[in-house]
Amino acid sequence: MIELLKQRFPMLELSLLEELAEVGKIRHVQAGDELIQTGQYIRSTVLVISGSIKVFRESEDGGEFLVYYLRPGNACAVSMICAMKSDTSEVSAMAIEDSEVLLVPLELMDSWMMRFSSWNRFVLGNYRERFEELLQVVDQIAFRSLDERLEFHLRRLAKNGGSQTIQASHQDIANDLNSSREVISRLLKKMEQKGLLSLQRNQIILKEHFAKHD
Amino acid sequence: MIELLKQRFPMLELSLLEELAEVGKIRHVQAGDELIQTGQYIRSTVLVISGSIKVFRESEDGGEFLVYYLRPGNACAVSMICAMKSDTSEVSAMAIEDSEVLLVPLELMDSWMMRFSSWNRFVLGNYRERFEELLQVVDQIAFRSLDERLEFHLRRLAKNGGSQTIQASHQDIANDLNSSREVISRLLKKMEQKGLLSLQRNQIILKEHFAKHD
DNA sequence: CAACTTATGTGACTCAGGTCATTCAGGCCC
DNA sequence: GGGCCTGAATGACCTGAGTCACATAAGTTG
Repeated sequence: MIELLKQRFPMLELSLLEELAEVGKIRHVQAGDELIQTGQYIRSTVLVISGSIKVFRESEDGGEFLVYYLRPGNACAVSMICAMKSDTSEVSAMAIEDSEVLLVPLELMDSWMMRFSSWNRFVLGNYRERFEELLQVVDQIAFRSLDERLEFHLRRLAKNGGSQTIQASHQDIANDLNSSREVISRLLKKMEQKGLLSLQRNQIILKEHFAKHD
Repeated sequence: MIELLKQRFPMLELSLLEELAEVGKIRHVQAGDELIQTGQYIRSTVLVISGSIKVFRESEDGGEFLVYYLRPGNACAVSMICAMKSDTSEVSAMAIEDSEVLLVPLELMDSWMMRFSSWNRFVLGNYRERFEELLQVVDQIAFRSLDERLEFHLRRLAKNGGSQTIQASHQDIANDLNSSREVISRLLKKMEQKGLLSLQRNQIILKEHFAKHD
């Protein structure tokens, strides 16, 4: 256990890792499981050990919108933020692969913040990264048209999955972008005709030159 | 000076305030002055003492988009974030009233974080608030139509200005929402016809029931 | 008050993107 | 093979919102 943590969170000092191993609880989740739902009370900070988690915002009327992905070594900034005022979550999180996460009771965070400088840096670093990603998302929806956003999202999916082949239906992608299936289908078809990718059922294969472009 | 700081930042411990007074530099800016521009190198963290600062994101092609306002007692989360990796700014900031800000060299932040628990809480609290505001902004542009966003923004302007009378041209508002003047004019006119507000040159007066509604 | 400058009002047109209806194709099970 | 289900393709249509062009109004200055 301590070895695993050491490997995933090399930026944290040893004494902290030991404490983490002691008080943290590992939770295994399967692809599709919801970790946190909007409005749910948050009791723990979440550190991702393996797998991949997507964090998204939901609207009252069923729409959803992808905010960012969490990968091993990341922590959920939102959970840490809510931790501070022990509030309810403003986003939902769902595993997109089978994953393991470490739950840390949030009452410990305050003292760790002062005791472990590596924890301090870790938390702030995570805030920073999530904040920047969130700013990027704002950029996208504020300034970009849907086809540009789709491109961006495909690259993000490929990067997150570590492969140029994306396993997802058009519907899934439409959901992430809060758009509709037909529109995404049309845009994808256009991109296929341009030779940027090729389409299969439930699967999109990005061409080299497209995937690398940015 | 120390008295002023004590008044604006009562959440910070006295020894920290003394140090702040010593190393911080006060800068006076006039309404319309740009404090930070996108891409500029950041050397200091910014604490707002008086006035009102707007923080916004710019696109390559001239568009801009309001992210949030900073009021006295707030700190610029972005500047603290960039501080960590001493990077360039990803947003711009402009004074919307004559304002005073306190500039703190960012190399001090790291040590303060460990030495002063009040600073630690202050920084994290600021992150949290900005993060939540940013999430709200994402919500707005992802799920809301322009008329709803306009309503939201008018309420925000009124709240920020501390008055139901908003001093701004339609063009200003269009800029904040990354929209166009004509469209905003049309929507405002509709809202006036509905009795939600009344329009004057360079000035919008919200009716009680509208301003309070949320 | 005449000349200007800046803010606002309005109609006509365009277009991206959402919605609806329907058809088609791939995979799967009996 | 014949149903059956889910995912994908496609055309018709609609609407919100951006753009263009121009008309007015409201201040400002000399």
